[in-house]
Amino acid sequence: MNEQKANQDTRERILDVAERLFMKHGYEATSMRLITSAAEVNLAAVNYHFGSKEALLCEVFRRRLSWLNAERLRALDLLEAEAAGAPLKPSLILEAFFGTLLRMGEDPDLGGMTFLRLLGRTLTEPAEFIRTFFAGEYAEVIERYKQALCRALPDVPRAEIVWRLHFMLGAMSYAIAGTDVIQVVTGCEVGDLAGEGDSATVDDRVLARRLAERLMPFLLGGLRAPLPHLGEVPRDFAENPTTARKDEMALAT
Amino acid sequence: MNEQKANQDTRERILDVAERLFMKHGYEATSMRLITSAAEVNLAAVNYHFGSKEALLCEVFRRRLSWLNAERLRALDLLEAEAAGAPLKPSLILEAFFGTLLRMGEDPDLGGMTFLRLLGRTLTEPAEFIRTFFAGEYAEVIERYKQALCRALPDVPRAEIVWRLHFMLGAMSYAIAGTDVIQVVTGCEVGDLAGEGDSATVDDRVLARRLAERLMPFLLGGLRAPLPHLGEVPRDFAENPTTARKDEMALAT
DNA sequence: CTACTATTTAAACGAACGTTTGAACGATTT
DNA sequence: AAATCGTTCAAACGTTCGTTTAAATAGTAG
Repeated sequence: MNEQKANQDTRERILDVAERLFMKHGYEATSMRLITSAAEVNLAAVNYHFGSKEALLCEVFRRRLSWLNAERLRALDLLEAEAAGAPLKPSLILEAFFGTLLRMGEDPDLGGMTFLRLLGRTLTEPAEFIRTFFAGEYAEVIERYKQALCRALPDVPRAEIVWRLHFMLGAMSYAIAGTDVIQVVTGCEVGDLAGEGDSATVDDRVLARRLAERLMPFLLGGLRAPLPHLGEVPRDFAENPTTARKDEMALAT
Repeated sequence: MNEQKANQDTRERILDVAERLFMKHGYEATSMRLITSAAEVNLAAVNYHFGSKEALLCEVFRRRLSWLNAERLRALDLLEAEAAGAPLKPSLILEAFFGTLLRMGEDPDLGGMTFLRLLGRTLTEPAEFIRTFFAGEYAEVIERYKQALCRALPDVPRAEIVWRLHFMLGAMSYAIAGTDVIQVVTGCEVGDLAGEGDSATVDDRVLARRLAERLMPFLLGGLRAPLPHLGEVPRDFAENPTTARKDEMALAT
């Protein structure tokens, strides 16, 4: 028992510490020695348990994202079952997608705001192995929610919905990252920046709640904003068949 | 002539290359040797001309941001002069703030989409020297626009405007970063990812235009969304009559 | 030409990086 | 008791990092 428990402890202690340090310093700026010394394990433990530093980062995310995206799919399944074939209200779709994530920020067992901040900061990392990993983790859930939004907003062109899903993800990602210049300029008026205080878990729960309360109306307002009137219509984006082809491609999968 | 031109060439060649490589790989993952070899200058040239790697990154941004934020202030001054004391329309404020930036993406002389992508990816960097630098560069322009928005939306609590400015900045930052999982999942449906193709400058102009056309309505819709009804009223946002102002909020422009 | 300043150059600095190694450890099984 | 397995450990691997140095190379002015 002690043997297996010790293994679990080492693995999870590394994951917890890595999650926090990757959030605080970023992936590249966080050394293996910093992680292992903070986790009080041997330097070789990471390579033994995870294989490499890259694999460690992926495992840090897999631990949270597999649960998150499964929960998102479950929530969407539930909504669609209740709707019995009818299109869903956009607000319910956004609540299922963004609310599920934001609620993780209130639960330290699910990573809390530490994970949310890490996610927001890592989503814009240009490293290819990270992008490839995220693409795989998000493929199904993005496709499902895109379809749901298209059904919910039948009068909005599919390409426009993709753009707005893009913008909504950005507003959320940036907000949870918590590195905003506004926060720095205004002295953390919105909420505490990523700190290392001991009472951070308590404040984080309040912050996560407030963030969700403010963000959801904003996202819904943006999603349902009037469609843009396109100035000079680009030649490859008029009502020509190429756009329809792209849309069908997005519909597939 | 050759002498001064050579100096200018070295400095600017380093800045141009650094801008592109920092965008492509991120700050930490871009080594001095990668920069100097790509710029065809000696390894010591960066430390000679800029002092350090950190100072180089700051100079890469200062070159663009000083122009951008000065232009933003000039645009706001112009709007306020025209209004002659009356509150500005939110759409004009957003156009001045975000439109000025997005138009840089169409002009390669101002950095083009390369700089926009770099900016979007760096705004979520946790390194303190970056955050401090951005705070200084943005302090004045953020304060001015915040005041303008507060005057434009007198019925909206100031804290709520700060939140939404925060969200708008996030949607834009993430969109220009161009590392979105949606793009990866859907095969770059929205726009080309950060590539290194030779014809990137032409496509980038189209991309910047489209991005602006789609983003501005989204931001405006989010800014003017109905105020949230707060679940359990936080202590610093209680007893406010703002929940009754949902309709006015949506009506304002 | 000479003296001076600015820039470029090759070479090296010490430090830190991610990873690997082979022995040692501890508990379970044979 | 001996063997086996999963895990931990100290130590070292070779590489790369940002930075520094001092000599060499212009270009300008006296």
